[in-house]
Amino acid sequence: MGEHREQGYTPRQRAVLERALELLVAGGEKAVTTAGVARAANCSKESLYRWFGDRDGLLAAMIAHQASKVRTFADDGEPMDRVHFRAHLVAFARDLLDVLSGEVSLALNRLAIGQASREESRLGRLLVAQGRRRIDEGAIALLEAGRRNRHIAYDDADDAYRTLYGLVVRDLHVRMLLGESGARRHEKFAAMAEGAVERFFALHGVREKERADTA
Amino acid sequence: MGEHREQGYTPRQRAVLERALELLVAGGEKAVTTAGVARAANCSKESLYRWFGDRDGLLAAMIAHQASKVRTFADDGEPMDRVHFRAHLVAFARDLLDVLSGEVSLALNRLAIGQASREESRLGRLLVAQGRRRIDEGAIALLEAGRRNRHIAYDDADDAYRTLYGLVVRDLHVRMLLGESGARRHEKFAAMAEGAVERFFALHGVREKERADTA
DNA sequence: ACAGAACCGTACCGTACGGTACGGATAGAG
DNA sequence: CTCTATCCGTACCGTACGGTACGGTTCTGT
Repeated sequence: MGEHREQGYTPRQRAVLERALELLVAGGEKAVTTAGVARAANCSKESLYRWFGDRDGLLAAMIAHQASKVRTFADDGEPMDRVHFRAHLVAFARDLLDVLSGEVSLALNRLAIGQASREESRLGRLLVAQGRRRIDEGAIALLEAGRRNRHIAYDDADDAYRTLYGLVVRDLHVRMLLGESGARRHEKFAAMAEGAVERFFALHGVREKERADTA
Repeated sequence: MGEHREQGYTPRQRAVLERALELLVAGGEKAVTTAGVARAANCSKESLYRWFGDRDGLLAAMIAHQASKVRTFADDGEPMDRVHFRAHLVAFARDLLDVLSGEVSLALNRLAIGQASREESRLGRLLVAQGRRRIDEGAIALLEAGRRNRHIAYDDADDAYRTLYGLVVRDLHVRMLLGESGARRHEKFAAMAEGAVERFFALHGVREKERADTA
């Protein structure tokens, strides 16, 4: 068969998932009906069921498909001066805010949260595992690099990362999930990222003289 | 009419809302059917529609009903020493974690988030306005009292509060909403509250000598 | 005691959706 | 050219739910 699938799904199937995501963003979970997706994507319901099993399989496929678009920090082991490390942190904070405030991200998180009550939250675990986990690991790698270069200090990397996350996101994610329009002030994200990193250094930063002492 | 309504709803109606909340906690939004609520509460669907208008009205009433059970810090204007202020902060942090991790709270937040896509997120705004807002105001009053007594310092009370919130909650709320079972480690909340307040003082605390200087 | 309102339980209606089946079109394999 | 597999479009089925109607019962105010 000549179908060249890049990520587990054929191009045709990915196109269908894209249309399904558009429906989800526009109208929430209830807008993602099998008939609606088939009509929007110009495919038959029969094909949907052959490709994704059932409606839940389709929803899971939408999450898996979207999760295959996350970039992350790669630790190259090279030394990094304080200015660059700080810039990396600010960039991470800004990226995080951008990702969390994205329409598709919000729609998928709403979907997974809405399903969390029943069926032991399959979609929630899928979303965390495929989306969030990779972001977390990239950020922790960044923190480890910062500690190795004596820019910051902490005992528990995971704990430090969660503190950074809290300082950056605060209650913004939930407010956006709840639909509070004022929360998505995209133009304020840069200042928010700066402030968060500033506070993070106040908690975990190593002063230059101390850095020399412990080096 | 002899019906003594305490909070906008008669006792009978509140009992019905309680049963509806149980259904919501047990099975999510889809479990809250008009027939199901009527059966569980031993009332007729006709009464449900007379009391709450339609299904959305019932959901809104559930939120309003639940929101009428929030205690908050009341600022009495009296001086407060540092130990007591710190204890108040830790108690607030612990209360916040307890509230957010409560089954009913999680279920209602999931409900409001699930509806946030369509109908301009009525329930979301209702939940924020009736539930969260009061918690926020109580906490900000507490912070103001702490600043008045020179225990902490900040420029923007709202900004300082959001920092505190982020340090306390981090990404815990969203993880719980997604159904991550490991997130609801109830027994760790005390330590988390302590740590968060510790960090908050590191950012906004006023040292005793500085306190004397500026007094 | 009586009238009227509120209420319960059940039955009923229309609709929308998940899932299946089928006929016809298309395209690649031999 | 023919056979076969995939696919589209539509029609179809069963169910579940939101909302309404109605008869019978209990409660309330006078």
